[in-house]
Formats: sequence, C-alpha cells, structure tokens
Amino acid sequence: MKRTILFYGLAMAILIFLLKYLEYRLFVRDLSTEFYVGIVAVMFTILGVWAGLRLTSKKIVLVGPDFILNENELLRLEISKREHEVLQLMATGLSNQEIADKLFVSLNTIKTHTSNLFLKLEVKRRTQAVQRGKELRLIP
Amino acid sequence: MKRTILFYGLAMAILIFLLKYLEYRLFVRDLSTEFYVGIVAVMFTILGVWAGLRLTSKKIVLVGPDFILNENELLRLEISKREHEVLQLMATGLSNQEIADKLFVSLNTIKTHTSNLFLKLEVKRRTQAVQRGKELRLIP
DNA sequence: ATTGAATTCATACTTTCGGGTGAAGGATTT
DNA sequence: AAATCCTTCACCCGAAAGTATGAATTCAAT
Repeated sequence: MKRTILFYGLAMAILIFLLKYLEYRLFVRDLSTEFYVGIVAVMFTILGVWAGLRLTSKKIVLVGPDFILNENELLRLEISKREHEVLQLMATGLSNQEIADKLFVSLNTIKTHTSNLFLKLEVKRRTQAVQRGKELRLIP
Repeated sequence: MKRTILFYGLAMAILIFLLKYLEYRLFVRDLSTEFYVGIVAVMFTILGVWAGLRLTSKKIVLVGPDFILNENELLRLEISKREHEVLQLMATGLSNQEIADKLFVSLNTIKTHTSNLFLKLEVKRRTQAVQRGKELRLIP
C-alpha cells in the first residue's frame, strides 16, 4: 500500500512538472500553442487509457465472475421465487432432502418444486436442470 | 456494424467540432489558454478512459470462455482416462444408462466408474462431482 | 513372467429421484 | 366473494443412482 501511494505521488509530480515545464516553454514562445495542446491531449489520453485499464482490471479481479440474473427468462418460463431458490440449491449439488432441511420444508415439497422446475425447463434430470439454468443465466 | 461506424463517425465529428470551436474562442480571446487546455485535458481523459474500457471489455469477451485442463489434478487424484471421460459425459447431464450406451459398455461398468469418481472427488452425488470437476478444471 | 493398475461386468441391496395425483391453506387479483 | 397462483404436503410407484463385494480380462511396466 505504501509503495503504491509513493508511486502514484511520484507519477503525479512528474506529470505536473511536465505540464508546468511545457507551460513555461509556451510562455517564452519556444512552443506553439497547437503543439502544446497536442501534447496535453496525448498525455491525458494516455492517462485516461491507463486509468480505464486500472479500473476495469480491478473490476475483473474483484467482480470477475459476475453474474447478472436474467429475469426475463424467469418470467417467460414462469418460474416462481421458491422454485428459483430450489434451483440454486440444486446447483450446489445438494440432494432433495438437504434442500428440504435447508429451507425448513418437507421432502415432498421439494420434490414438487423440482418436478415443476423440470417441466418448465424442459429437462428430465437435475443435472440437466442445472445446465439449463446456467445457460439461461438463471443461476451463476 | 453500420450503426457503430455511424456512431463513431458522429462522435468524432462532434469532438473535432468542439475542439475547433474552442480554438476559435481562444483565438478571439474569449477564452483563457489555461481554460482551453483544461477542457482539452478533461476531454481527452474521458476519451482515454472510454478507449481503455472498450479495449478491455473486448479482451474479456475474447479470452473469456477458454478451458485449459488441469492435468496435475487428474494425476494427483489418480483419475483414469475412462473415469475422466465418464465425468465429462456426466457433466452434460446424461444418465448412467445413456453414458453406458455412448461408450458401448454396460450400465454396471458406468456405475463402477462413477462410484470411484465420487470417492476420488470426495463427493456423494453426481451434481457435486460436476461442480467439483469444474472447480478443479477437470472439465470445461 | 509377475505384478499392478485399469477396465470390464455381475449381483444384491439401499437410497434418491422423478412422475402422477390430489389437496389444503394463504396471498393476490378481479 | 370468487378465481387464481403459490406454497405446502402426502402417498404411491417405478426408475435411476449409489454402495458393497467379488471377479475376469487386458495391458503396461518391472
């Protein structure tokens, strides 16, 4: 952390120094305005690109495998909240009994949900349901 | 495609127009040089950030869905070729019977393979095996 | 040639899944 | 109030999955 602060401070200092130096040369008419502006534009473009990369690269690492739920598909397939919940747990590899325990309902209830899910997802097995769910971005 | 070209052209035109306009106002001394340079800096910073984001987002898409098999894990867990094969088919949502048909062996054979797989992957169900397999990069 | 691992298969048994049907209670909408 | 949807649960039955054990065969390595 200390190192990055130092690095950024140094970079900032160099940048400001460069700007001031260019400004000085502009002032003593050693440099045309166009050229000055051009250099500034290039510098700030580079700065922008760098900042942009920095931001996204961090986002990639942190948010990296980010998941945006496809609610349209949920609506289209008429999958209820509870069913969606069951699908999520199913995707983690839990058995119906384990899902039932986790949601404090009976095994039969989970069976009903899974059956309805299979109908709506047009699959025959839970493994396929998980696959389909991932394809349709219903689960991460 | 046509739309993006149009969009970029338009954006470029607006940008150049803005620059020229600012240059004009600078020329008629309606604008201080510092302010002009500041605006240019901001504009190009934005441009840079935008370009940076553009570049990385494309990279993400391109590099995204590649799969490199983790052979070390395969060796470490002592998973044989056949077992790996079965795991792959299992991950596609096939039943044991379907896997047996596809590999021209008996259902019992597949059961043996899956049982051994579960032991080696330290799981109890096929859904978990698929999950684990993906975690360890044994399957895409 | 012997050893060991991988592959194959069988039999028997238990557990889990999945399909089908029905139904009760609650919440929302009409 | 009636209709509708969601959620819950039950029972039955057959199919699929998983466990345990044992064994034959093939194939590579020592």
